[in-house]
Amino acid sequence: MKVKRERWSSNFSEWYDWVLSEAEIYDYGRYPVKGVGIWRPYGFKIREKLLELVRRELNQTGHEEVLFPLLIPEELIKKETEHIKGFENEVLWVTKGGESETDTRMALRPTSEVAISYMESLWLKSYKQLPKKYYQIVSIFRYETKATRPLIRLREVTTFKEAHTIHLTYDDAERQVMEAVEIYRKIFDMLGIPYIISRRPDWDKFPGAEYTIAFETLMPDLKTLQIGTVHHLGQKFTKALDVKIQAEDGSLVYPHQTSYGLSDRVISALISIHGDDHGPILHPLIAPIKVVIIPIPSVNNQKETLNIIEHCKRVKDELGKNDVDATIDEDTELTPGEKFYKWELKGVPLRVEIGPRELNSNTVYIKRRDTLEGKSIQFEELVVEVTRTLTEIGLYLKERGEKFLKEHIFKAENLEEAKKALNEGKGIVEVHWCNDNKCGLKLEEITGGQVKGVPFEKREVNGSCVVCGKTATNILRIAKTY
RNA sequence: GGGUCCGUAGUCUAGCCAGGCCAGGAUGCGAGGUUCGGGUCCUCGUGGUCGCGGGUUCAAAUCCCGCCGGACCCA
Repeated sequence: MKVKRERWSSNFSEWYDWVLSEAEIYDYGRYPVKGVGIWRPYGFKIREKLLELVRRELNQTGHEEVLFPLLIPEELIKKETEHIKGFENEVLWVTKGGESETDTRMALRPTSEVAISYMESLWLKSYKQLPKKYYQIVSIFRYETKATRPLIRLREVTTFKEAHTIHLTYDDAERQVMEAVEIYRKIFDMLGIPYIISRRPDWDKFPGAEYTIAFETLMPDLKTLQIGTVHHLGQKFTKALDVKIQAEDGSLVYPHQTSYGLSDRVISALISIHGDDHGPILHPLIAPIKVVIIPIPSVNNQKETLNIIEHCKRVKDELGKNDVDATIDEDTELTPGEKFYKWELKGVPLRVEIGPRELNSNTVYIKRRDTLEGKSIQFEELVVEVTRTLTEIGLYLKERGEKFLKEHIFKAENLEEAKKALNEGKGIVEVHWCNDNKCGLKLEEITGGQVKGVPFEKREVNGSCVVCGKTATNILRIAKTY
């Protein structure tokens, strides 16, 4: 029995809302404020698992967690003009305390570069203190005016994992950009989320940044979703906020910074990419429940049914002792069939079924959520088999995800082809480009897609720009985008 | 930035264009029975400020205006 991916792919928008709501992950659209949602207990646990993983990776690479205030005073946020211009229309302001005006207007942070730079100007005096790598996990606010989507386009992004680093030289900051890209690669690889990495075009980089590197994945409806960004900030913020460091030769210099972040979108990607018509398939690394045990009651034999429950408990304990989170669905109202659907919708990666057959042969029946393949194993093999199967599920999801992305990258030779590919939903389109911004913008205009940038990895280029026909120096990616 | 559509019970939805009957159904929930290895079936019961505010009318879920919220399309 193989689950279809029809609804998942052809009616993704509906599928996505259905999963978040029915699997009790995230309640969206009912709380009476636009663009905000509620993490329900099950979703909160998924989020927590992801945060553990991200924290571990950041801590291991020398990042230190901090927590900055939510409020940024107007004078501060206005110090970097290019930056504030980029956010101007999206900043939420706190202007009143009770009925009276506050003495200074305060922004709900849209991001924390200026706040952190300001404090760095007080903390950091010597080159000996550099580099520094901070991060925090916080809510950020943007007053989105267009259509909001749960976990994808929000007014409150609840799980922004933003890192901010500071370095003596441009090159050391650039080295940090590379490290950040590697960290994010590792995180997405672990979670089996497929991605492409692009250097954003100048007109679409982070406001105030020298350049921006972005991670993108492809959703089931073939729209790209930006799931991580890394910015080289150069000296923009250190100059604007007067962060000066004494160098080895005694001179005062402005250090260089980077910032990089992951948002709630990682979770939306995780849920969406590993899904099928029965719901999401949670990657074993972030599944709050790795194994659900479904007792199959005996027909007309109360005592045997009790023994079956006992057998279930032995299985749960045995798994628990080996660090595999398992739960038994002891509900007596639902039939086993209903429970199968319910837990598939919750995305639990592995199911154990225990009925009279298993009880009497001292076996357990295990069934994978991803392929719905099942098999009977001896009780003694339980831990080994379950652990191995969970690993296999992770690998399967990753492979399937990568295949899906690879199949939806289309190389177009000319404008017509590019436009057609985009409108026929082929996914991400790559074209030859002369490196002139004008041609990039024109490409957007003609094809109706959005330029995502040039591949981060060096590519051999052999062709001519699809817009102006001059010799191409690079590849440009274009796609329909969230 | 421009446009289109939608909001009815916890959830989904019919009714709206063409105003008038107790706002109909499905699902969920509760009780009882039957079943339980892929959504069993039956009976009974429960559930509604028709998004909010105003207007037109003898009469508004239905028509008009404003607001709030949600979805989609185009640039």
